Amino acid sequence: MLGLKMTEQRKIIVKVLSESSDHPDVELVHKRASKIDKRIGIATVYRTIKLFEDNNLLEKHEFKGYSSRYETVRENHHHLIDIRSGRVKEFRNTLVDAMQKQVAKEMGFQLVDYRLELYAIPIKNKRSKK
Amino acid sequence: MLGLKMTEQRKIIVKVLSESSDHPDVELVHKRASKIDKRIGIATVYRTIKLFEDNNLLEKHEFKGYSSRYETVRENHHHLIDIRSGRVKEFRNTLVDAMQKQVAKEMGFQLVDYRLELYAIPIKNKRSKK
DNA sequence: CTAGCTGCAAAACATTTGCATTTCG
DNA sequence: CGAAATGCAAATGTTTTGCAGCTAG
Repeated sequence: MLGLKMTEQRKIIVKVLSESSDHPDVELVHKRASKIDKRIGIATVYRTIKLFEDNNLLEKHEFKGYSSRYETVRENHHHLIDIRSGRVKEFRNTLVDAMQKQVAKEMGFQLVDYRLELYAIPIKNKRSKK
Repeated sequence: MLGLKMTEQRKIIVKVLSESSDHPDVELVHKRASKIDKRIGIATVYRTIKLFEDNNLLEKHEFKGYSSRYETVRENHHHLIDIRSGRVKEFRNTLVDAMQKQVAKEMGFQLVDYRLELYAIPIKNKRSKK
């Protein structure tokens, strides 16, 4: 479309990303891509991911204590990070969404984006697997 | 107290931090400290800030697009970042606070900490300076 | 054919660390 | 005096970039 070439490397990176639901970082994407084709340089992964990010295909997350992690852009949602394992759960809360917009407005600002992340530990709890 | 020495450098860094309400990053703290005494290495600023952070005297913020910024620990509040200027405003919303705890609980987690940041642009608005 | 990509290695940042020296208590 | 702290420079970890060669369209 924009003079973008569908190279072998990009195909592989797209495949890896679309099959990863665990918010991998660049290194992990590179590792997974390499498993498919050994000849992928990490610089290419960085460049491709940045490219996707700039085109709003990927979202970048910088969780406290981790290197930048990515996920394909989807409907608006937030993250709960299990600080024991680094695993990420997603949730949504439209009421909170609305509130933020209002808070900004009251301060004389127009909300462009917002970040909401919960850092938590699992409740050792038994049967209440929800 | 903990075998901590009150060195000349630390005194200066404390002074700079206590007089800064703009969430400066390490480089800026170093710059301000240097203005008071030329002989402060940036490594010392890093070490001192890390030290304060570990002792819960300073809070570290990693706003999108900025290097780590700090502020002295105070009552719980959140940040609205003016993405035009990098300036930070603070606000509080206990209702949202309570909500997050509840969200985590419903997902089977105990909330340890959470991050809420609004990225916004000022409304060019006139007289409603609030 | 050639603009756009790639790999590699070097550069760029931000932050940390080893070490010899200085300083607080 | 001796543990702790400092400055400097080198080492890290992560991400970016210059460049010569490689490919998709």
